[in-house]
Amino acid sequence: MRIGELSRRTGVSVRALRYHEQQGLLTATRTPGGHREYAESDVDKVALVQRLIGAGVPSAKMAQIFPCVFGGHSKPTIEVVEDLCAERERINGMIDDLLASRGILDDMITDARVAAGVG
Amino acid sequence: MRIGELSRRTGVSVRALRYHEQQGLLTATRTPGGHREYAESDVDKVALVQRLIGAGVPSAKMAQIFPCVFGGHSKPTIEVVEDLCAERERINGMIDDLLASRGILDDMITDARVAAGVG
DNA sequence: GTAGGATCTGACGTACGTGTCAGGTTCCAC
DNA sequence: GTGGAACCTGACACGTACGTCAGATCCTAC
Repeated sequence: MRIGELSRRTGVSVRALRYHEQQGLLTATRTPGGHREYAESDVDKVALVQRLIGAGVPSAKMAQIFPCVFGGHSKPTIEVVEDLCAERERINGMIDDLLASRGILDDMITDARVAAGVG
Repeated sequence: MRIGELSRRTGVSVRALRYHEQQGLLTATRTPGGHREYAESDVDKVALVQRLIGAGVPSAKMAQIFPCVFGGHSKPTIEVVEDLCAERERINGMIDDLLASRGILDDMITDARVAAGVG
């Protein structure tokens, strides 16, 4: 499929898809005229990329990791495994942070409700 | 205390503290010469601000919310309560995203460990 | 073969939170 | 009263993940 369809099917902008390719997160074959051609599996891959970006995983790190995890041709080094673990730890920290933030918001909402006189 | 000490005690850069003030998230009295003077309670407030920023709450939203929650002088409107709830929902979404991302990373790590031959 | 929609590259703009530098003022200890 | 550390404002720079526009090329249906 071409980039417009991939965009529609993933909800990710054309610009973002090209950006992902530029960062090495996504590859496409080209038509003789130079237009990108994507595989069906790229739909899921884009969803994965968006999820990880949403989680704050920098695309440079992803680019480092993806060839190992997907292609499987380049053997993952111990460093890659360590990078993955470090990212997981970072995400664990973010989850803790968010849980704490949610707690704070809960308190704020309770207080604000009382102050505003809203049931 | 002054900005340098607040910075040391919170681990937040002087630049960031001034930025927070500029965004209306932090207030300080001034010495006759114009230097900022902070209260003890600002240490906790800065920690809170950092937590919420880390959670992706935009500072404009915080600035809108803080006078109501802290000062207590301006009555929180129903809109503020709704904003708070919306932020909580957004944070819930982020938590879900991060949990999913962590799951993905877990799988990647397992696979990579096997492929790399690491115990 | 041609109209027009889809796509291409390249470049500049944006938002957020912050780093960093410049040039000047204030504070405090001696 | 003076030297040096701490502070001030203002401005420009950065990184990330895009948005957006320009000008050109491609693809497809008629």
